[in-house]
Amino acid sequence: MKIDEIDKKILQHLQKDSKKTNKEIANDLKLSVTAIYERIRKLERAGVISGYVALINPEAVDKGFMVLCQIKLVQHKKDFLTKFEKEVTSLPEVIECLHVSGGFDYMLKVLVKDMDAYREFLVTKLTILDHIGSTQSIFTINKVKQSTVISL
Amino acid sequence: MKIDEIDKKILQHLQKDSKKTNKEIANDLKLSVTAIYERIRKLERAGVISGYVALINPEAVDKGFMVLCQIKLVQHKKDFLTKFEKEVTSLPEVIECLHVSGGFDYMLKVLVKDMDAYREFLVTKLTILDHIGSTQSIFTINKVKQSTVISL
DNA sequence: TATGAAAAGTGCTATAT
DNA sequence: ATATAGCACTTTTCATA
Repeated sequence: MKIDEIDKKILQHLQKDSKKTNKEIANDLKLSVTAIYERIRKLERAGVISGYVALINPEAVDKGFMVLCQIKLVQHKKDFLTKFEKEVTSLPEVIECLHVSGGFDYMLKVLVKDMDAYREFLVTKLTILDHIGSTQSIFTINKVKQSTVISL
Repeated sequence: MKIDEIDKKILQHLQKDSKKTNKEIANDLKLSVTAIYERIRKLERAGVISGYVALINPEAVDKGFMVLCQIKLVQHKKDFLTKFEKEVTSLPEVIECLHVSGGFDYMLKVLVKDMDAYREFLVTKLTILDHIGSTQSIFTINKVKQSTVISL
């Protein structure tokens, strides 16, 4: 769909805080509530807005230890990739899995409590998967910036 | 704060869909609407819930090209790190910046329209920053899994 | 802590321009 | 495409156990 400047401003509002009311957004953009309402509905139906979620503080729920895990597969046939992707997707500790270019095949983002929990995850859940060649773990020292906001 | 099983279930609901009403959650958990309401308020005030956001489809807003950029600094004195972190944080294309262990210092997640836009970003915004030693770009072939949901 | 009922505010629909 | 108005629903507050 075509997104104009008003749509962009609405998206900026909702990306920052989806609890903002139509009224507040309408006031800010000097439009009526229904105009805002209809535009948001359109953005939702077009799939521009894919959902509304609560973000939670990882530390508060004992998942403050973030590890990036680079994975090489032993083979690269399509069904190998597909099977690996299916299995890794089902692991709740893996909140992100990207198929990437470069010296390895996949980059995983893993959230666990601490190093012990990561070791446990690696040994009992990840390296037991079929077709895994090698893994390399990169530990997060500090989350300098983490945002869900896409600039428009 | 202490989080019990009911809180966890509430968080699971809200992480999936923050538009779910207190009534729906109350019905599911067989509690009153006010009980749910008060628990959510507590989770918000304690900072367990850090916010509510709308997620948008990157492709729909011409930001479908995701690049991971590994960065080495030339020096690692504290003020060098701090200055780099401050500058890189202000770039809207960078939605994530992690200080990491391993063969490089920082891992950036960059969202742009396409390869041309990335080249432009790299040349005009990133590599002009002070103290940058080297950069290595990893291109995303496929976003196999991308979630904001932390398993509890 | 949890409940139920009442008050205030928001979202949604229809109608109109 | 935007605005106004009325109804339904949700959130929020309060009294109570």
